[in-house]
Parts: sequence; C-alpha cells; structure tokens
Amino acid sequence: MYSGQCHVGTMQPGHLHCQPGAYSQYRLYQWPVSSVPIPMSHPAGLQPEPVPSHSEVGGSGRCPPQRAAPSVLTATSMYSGQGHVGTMQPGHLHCQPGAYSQYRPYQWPVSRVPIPVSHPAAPPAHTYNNAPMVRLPEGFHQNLQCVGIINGEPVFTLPAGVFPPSVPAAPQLNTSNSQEKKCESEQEDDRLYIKRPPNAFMLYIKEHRPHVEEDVKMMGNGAVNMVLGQRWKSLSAEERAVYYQQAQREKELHAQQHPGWSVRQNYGKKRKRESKRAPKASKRPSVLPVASTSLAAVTEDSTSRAAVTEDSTSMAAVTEDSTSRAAVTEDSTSRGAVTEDSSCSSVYVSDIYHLPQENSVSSASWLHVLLTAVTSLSSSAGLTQSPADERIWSYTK
DNA sequence: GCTCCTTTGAAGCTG
DNA sequence: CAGCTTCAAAGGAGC
Repeated sequence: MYSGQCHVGTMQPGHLHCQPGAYSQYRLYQWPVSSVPIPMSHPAGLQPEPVPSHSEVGGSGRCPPQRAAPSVLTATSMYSGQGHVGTMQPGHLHCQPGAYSQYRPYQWPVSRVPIPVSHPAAPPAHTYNNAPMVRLPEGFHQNLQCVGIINGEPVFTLPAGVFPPSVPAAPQLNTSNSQEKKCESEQEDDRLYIKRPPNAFMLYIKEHRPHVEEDVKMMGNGAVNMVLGQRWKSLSAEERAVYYQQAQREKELHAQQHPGWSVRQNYGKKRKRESKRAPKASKRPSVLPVASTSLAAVTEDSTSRAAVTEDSTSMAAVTEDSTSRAAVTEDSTSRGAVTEDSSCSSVYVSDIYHLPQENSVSSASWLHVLLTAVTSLSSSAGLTQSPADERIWSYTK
C-alpha cells in the first residue's frame, strides 16, 4: 500500500488511497467548484500573459514571494483567458501539502520544471504552487508514476528535471543586484531544507487546534498546546492509533520523496538560543493562573468533549487530508484535478483531452515538451511496471 | 525580525 | 542502552 506504487484497483473514486492522505474530501467542499470549469476543448487564441518581471513579482529590492516562482509561467497566466483558471489560488486549493502541508514551497521544486512561455494554445492546465497540471492523451501515462486516483482517474507525477534542456526556460532574472543574489542564496538554502515529517501528535494538533482555539480564545498558543496535550492523552488507543498510522504513512512518504534524508540534516538549522528556561522538570508550570481554569473547563466541559469526539467522527476524512499532498477536484463534468508532489511536477493523465489537431502548431509544441519529457523519463529513469497491474509504474531516482 | 513558549513523538547524539 | 537534545506546528509575546 505504501510502497510507492499505486494500487488503483483498491481505490475509491475521489480518494487518493495509493498515496495516503493525498486527498481530502473535506478539502473538496472548500474547493470553489463552479468557479473553475475546465474547458472540454482547447481554447483557441489564448494569449499567454507576459511573465512578470522581478519587481512585479516581489517588489523592488525584496525577495520575491516564495510562491511567486517567477521563473515559472503558471497556468493562471497562461490560461486566464478562459475557464476561470485564473481564479485558482493556493488558498482555494487548500492544499496542505500534507505532511508537507506546512512545508515551505521550496520543498516543491516545481520551479525546476519551467513551462515554456511560447504556447499560446497549450492544453488546459492547472497548477498548484506553480506545479503544472496537464492532461495527456491516452497512452502517455505508461511511463509515469501513479500517485493516486481522483474522480476515478489516475493522477501521475513527472519527476522534476525530466523536461529536456530544449524546453525554453523562463527569462532569467537580472541577478546583478547583490541583494537579489542574497535572495537567491537564501532561496537555494530554503530549497535544500527539508522539514521532518510530523509525528502523530503534530498531526493531531494541526487538526484540532482550531477547535481548541475557539474554546479557549483567551489562551496563548502555548496554553492551547497544553490543552491539546491533555486531550491527546485522553484519547483512546484506537483514536491515537489513527494518527500514529497516519504519521507512519507520512514518514514513509517522506522517505520516498527524500531518500537519504535524515533529521540530522536539520540539526542546527533551527537551533534555539541558549535556553533561559528552567530545567525541563520544572519547566512546565504546575498551574497556569489563567490557563488552568480554562483547562479545567475544557477538560470537564462535556460539550467541548463532545465536540472533540465528534471531530473524531470526521477524522477519517480529515485524517486522509492532513497528509494531503494537495488534491483538488472540480465538478464532475470538467473533472479537473490538481495534485502536488514535493519531488515531482504533476501531470494529470487522462484521455478526456485528445489534443486537437487544429491547434497542431501550439499543441504539438506543447505536446513535444511532454512527449520529450516522458520519453526522457522512460529512457533514463528506472521505471518498472507492476506485473500485477499494468497501471502501476514505479519511478526510482 | 528573531526567539520563546508549549505540547508529544521521532530520531539523532552522547556518555 | 539510557538520557538528553533537536525539531516538527502554531501564532502571539517579548526582546
């Protein structure tokens, strides 16, 4: 199940079971479905908007926003002429990249997969954090790794770097400015920083913090965590097991996406100042003047407890969500999907779009990029196909 | 703008 | 191997 392969046959439509937690039904309800229709045919005559300049993206003299990824032409800018794709925002997607949901964007090295600017009528695409999402003609997916199923259709990923050098890259930014060089350096450092996967408790507090914050608004974040710690301890073994399993999946997924990575690499990267705190034994206050009252109220409040219990009812959905690498689906007619992988640029393979020949020039150009990428991938990477299910492809770096 | 606070758990380090 | 340290998340507070 978690060996990196996609057991399509075990999946339920609308769920990403092959990449645990990659999909959230809960998140689906937050997706502005009606606002993001996917055109069923190629919108002809769409003109790409110019790639924003550095100053446009990040303002003068400042590091561009990490999500801006100025070297990548986003689907928003490419296809804003139709389909309201331009309304897609990370916030809409609510992609909490899962274990990586709170990972910084630099951990999604999508910027290494530049999308050529010169494709005025490229196939409809989606992005998440600038990761291009496109649909390929049937048969193209054979050399790609399936990462899940959305609306009954397989979602594949395309490892970063497989795009051929011939792919025209986005304009290079002027890096003569020393501050920009510094920004580049910082961003490079950021990209190299891989956060550790969350443990079970981290997953728990991430899910339940909003509820606790509502209950005890007057408390600081530290006190909220104390409450969460109490609630965590009050959970049954079965309830906690859900999070342990989820954390295990996160860890395995993290290991797949970052082979060779160790928490050791992060040591010192977030080193705290010399602690002014008392030794750990006396660090925790036995009683917090304010928090203790609230804590007692929260703990004893049957309503709150009921709320927490009810939360666990929806836990199943949310549980899968919290690892969510980002999965978005749209209405059943357009059946779009967005997925995101920390090490891959995502490609949505589907036979819905048979690339129209009337757009042969631009589409062929666009297609060439993908074809070359897939070919490059299959020829250079250690792709293996599951003997049990031909839809299963594993990509080993 | 950086660090602390606060929780639990996982992993690495040290003796 | 036991015990300690660091870091995952979160955001307000303090320096």
